[in-house]
Amino acid sequence: MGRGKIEIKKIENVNSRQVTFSKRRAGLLKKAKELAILCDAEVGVIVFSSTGKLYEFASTRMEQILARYNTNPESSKLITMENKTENEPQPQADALKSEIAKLQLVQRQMTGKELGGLNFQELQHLEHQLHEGILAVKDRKEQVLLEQLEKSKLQKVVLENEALREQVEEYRLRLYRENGQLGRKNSGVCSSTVCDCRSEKDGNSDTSLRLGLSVDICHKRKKPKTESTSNDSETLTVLE
Amino acid sequence: MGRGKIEIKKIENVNSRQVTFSKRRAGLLKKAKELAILCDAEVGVIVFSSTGKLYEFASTRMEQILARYNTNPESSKLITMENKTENEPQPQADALKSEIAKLQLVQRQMTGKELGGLNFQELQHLEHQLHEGILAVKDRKEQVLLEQLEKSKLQKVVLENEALREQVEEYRLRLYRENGQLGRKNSGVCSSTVCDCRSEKDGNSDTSLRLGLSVDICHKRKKPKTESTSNDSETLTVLE
DNA sequence: AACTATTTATAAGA
DNA sequence: TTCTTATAAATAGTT
Repeated sequence: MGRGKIEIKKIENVNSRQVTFSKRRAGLLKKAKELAILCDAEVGVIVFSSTGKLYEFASTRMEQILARYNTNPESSKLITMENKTENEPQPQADALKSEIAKLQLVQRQMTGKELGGLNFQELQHLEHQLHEGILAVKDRKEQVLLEQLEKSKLQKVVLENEALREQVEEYRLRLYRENGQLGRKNSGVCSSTVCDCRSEKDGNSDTSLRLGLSVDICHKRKKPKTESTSNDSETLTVLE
Repeated sequence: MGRGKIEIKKIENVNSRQVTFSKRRAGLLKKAKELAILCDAEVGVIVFSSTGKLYEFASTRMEQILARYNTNPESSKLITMENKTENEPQPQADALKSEIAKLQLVQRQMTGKELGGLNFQELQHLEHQLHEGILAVKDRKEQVLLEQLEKSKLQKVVLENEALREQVEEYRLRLYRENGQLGRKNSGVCSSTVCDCRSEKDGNSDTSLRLGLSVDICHKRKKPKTESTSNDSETLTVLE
């Protein structure tokens, strides 16, 4: 469907392959979505470009789809449960190992090692990535400092508050001693004011702390969106 | 694409939904296959009909695709390996998975994601690490470019060499024709001279060539000049 | 299942 | 990359 008919075989020209990939990938994902909607089907599509970049579509959570797939007897999964444990040299383990090796290589490259295998364009991309990383880290650093500052400010205020309160109490007592009942009026006003402060904020040394934490949490969760759908896995990843 | 346009929403008529599902499912899987072949991509498609039947396409082993997906830091989900039935939960696989999860986390952090769990000092360290990485990448980029330059320079010189040799031969022949035996002596000298010249100076045109290249380099480097502060990346990026 | 009239997707080119 | 356009493909509704 284009200016000319094409044969379905690997496109050798790298550039036009890339262009075709973009177009057809978009088309595929669109079709997948339409199928899911029109026919009320559960659809998952995973695409890795020849350069390794991942694209995906999932009509519901991909995890759910994969889980359903893995437990489906019709799935093309060949490995049956008859593993004699020792016999099978688990292909899964092999896959995992090679994945680890890949990740480790990337990591080494990100720290400037083993760059020999990369061409100029790839190096350029890597540099860009690192640069982005640095910017994000700087932002985060700033945020951390601001939070700390805010916290220490609050603490100061709270401490000051305590001191003032003691002072007030002291004065109140002194007045009470010196003037007997007269001090009452003053003390009443003061006391109530102080109390208000406390009730709102006394839970406060605690509240302030909680506020700080909340902010923190918000940041951590920014990425893993906050949908009603319970999602433990995402939370778990933050672990470590 | 049919007799009429349709809205993309669930088809209520069960029968036509079933028909459409069959047609579009076939279309989707075909498209997936074409994408994989044309663009040398790794593609996996999983479809569950509304009645629960499974259909799939995988350009390579589905397991492999899912494993790759599960270990991809870009994937929308994180580490959820297929649980091989309720069999032995291989301890080795678990260890590998957690290793992968760790690597993925580090990788995400190095690209500026999920920095929430790091304190200031750790952020500082990360920034430093990234900085080191960038420097190394810049170095490598420069080296790659220099190598390329050297290569192209050599090629040019070699080509020019050819041209010169032809020229010499031409002159030699002409002299030979005009002066008879006399040309011979010259030719001998010339020939040897040519070699010497090249390495020294007759290479007039040769020298100019080299100068030309040097100048070229200068030009390329001049543009980004701006400040004295060395910044190789900018210089280099102009190339290629 | 087949058959078309149409809509979509997309190959090529700008 | 994005847009445009001619043409190939997919497919909605029909037979």
